[in-house]
Amino acid sequence: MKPETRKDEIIKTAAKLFKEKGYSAVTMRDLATAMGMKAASLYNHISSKQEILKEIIISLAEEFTQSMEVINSSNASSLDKLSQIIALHVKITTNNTSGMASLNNDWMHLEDQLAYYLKLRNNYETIFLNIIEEGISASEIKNLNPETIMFSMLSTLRSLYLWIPKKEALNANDLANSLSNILIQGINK
Amino acid sequence: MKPETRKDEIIKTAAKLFKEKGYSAVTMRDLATAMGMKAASLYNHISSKQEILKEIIISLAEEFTQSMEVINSSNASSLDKLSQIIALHVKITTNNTSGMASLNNDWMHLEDQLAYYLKLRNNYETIFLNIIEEGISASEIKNLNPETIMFSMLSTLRSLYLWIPKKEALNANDLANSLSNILIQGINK
DNA sequence: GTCTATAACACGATAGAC
DNA sequence: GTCTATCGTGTTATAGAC
Repeated sequence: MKPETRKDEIIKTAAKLFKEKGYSAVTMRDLATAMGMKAASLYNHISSKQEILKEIIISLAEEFTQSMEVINSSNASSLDKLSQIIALHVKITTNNTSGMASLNNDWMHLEDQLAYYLKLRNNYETIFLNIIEEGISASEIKNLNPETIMFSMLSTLRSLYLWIPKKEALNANDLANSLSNILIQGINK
Repeated sequence: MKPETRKDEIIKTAAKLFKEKGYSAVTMRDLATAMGMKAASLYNHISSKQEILKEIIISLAEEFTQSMEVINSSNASSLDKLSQIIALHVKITTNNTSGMASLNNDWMHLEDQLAYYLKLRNNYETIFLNIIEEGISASEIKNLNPETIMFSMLSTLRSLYLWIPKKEALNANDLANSLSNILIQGINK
């Protein structure tokens, strides 16, 4: 394990603050106070506020894209792949709740990396949609609008960061299983 | 129909901008430019930036709470009530997509009205949860964790503002029906 | 009702001492 | 590596002319 650098600490603290108020509403003075230092001292570790946002978002987006490609390239059934995607979101969100808030809510404040982020997100959603469409073709999944299905699933998965912190009791496996059940089987008895 | 005042126009334009960048990142100069005037002129119609946010969010939150109480006080089945809640979200979001973005993402920037907003939201979620619990007791709904069910449904409903603008083709009724189907019946064939 | 001008302050970031 | 001091700019909001 590599030890956590001061830069990592700053990024982690920043993500927590961004989660509460959003990137734009958090000042470098806020961040410095939370770190127990003065704002000017932050710049010995990071080059700009923008760099912090980039570090938080791009690493997560790359992790999602990479894992999605692994899941998709297996020969599991479409429903299995969807369950794996659900487990992926639960795992990443459990490990980095604050970062997921920034990924969801502050991506539009990326400057240099905005186009790259959008490319990754688009790629992710394209694969997701393909999996659903293949499931429909294979008669595993109901013949409903694939985009509506994806929207519904992704909405829930992208909101996990709001909810996981309130439910520490549940472990990641149980949660992934419950969600697979609800999202795939429905709630009607 | 009451004619749209200049103040209404400003609030509507502000909501659009808040949707794109968030409350904190939108300046009064941005808003003025979008309105075709200078920032100082805005203050002839509104008293502060904060007032604009309050108008957007509180009116929507009150509309949700009021409608939720009507739905809950009927003697419909729990599943029927859930379908009505879904239709409610689709209707309100269709009529005010931008406002829904602020309701979801900028409520924490409310100042004087924050406690009131939280009270309304809490009340809404309590009723929602009761309906699900009653449905489980009545064996209409699967015996899964009620909070997980609510979380999953609410995540989708609260994300509608992101998705409805891209799908103008679908009308509100069709969308509400599709979503009821997916969220209640599941996607497994 | 819109404008120009500006007050009063907060912002991100840098310079240079220690 | 952290500090104090500060630069240059952007921020909400007001004053007062038209």
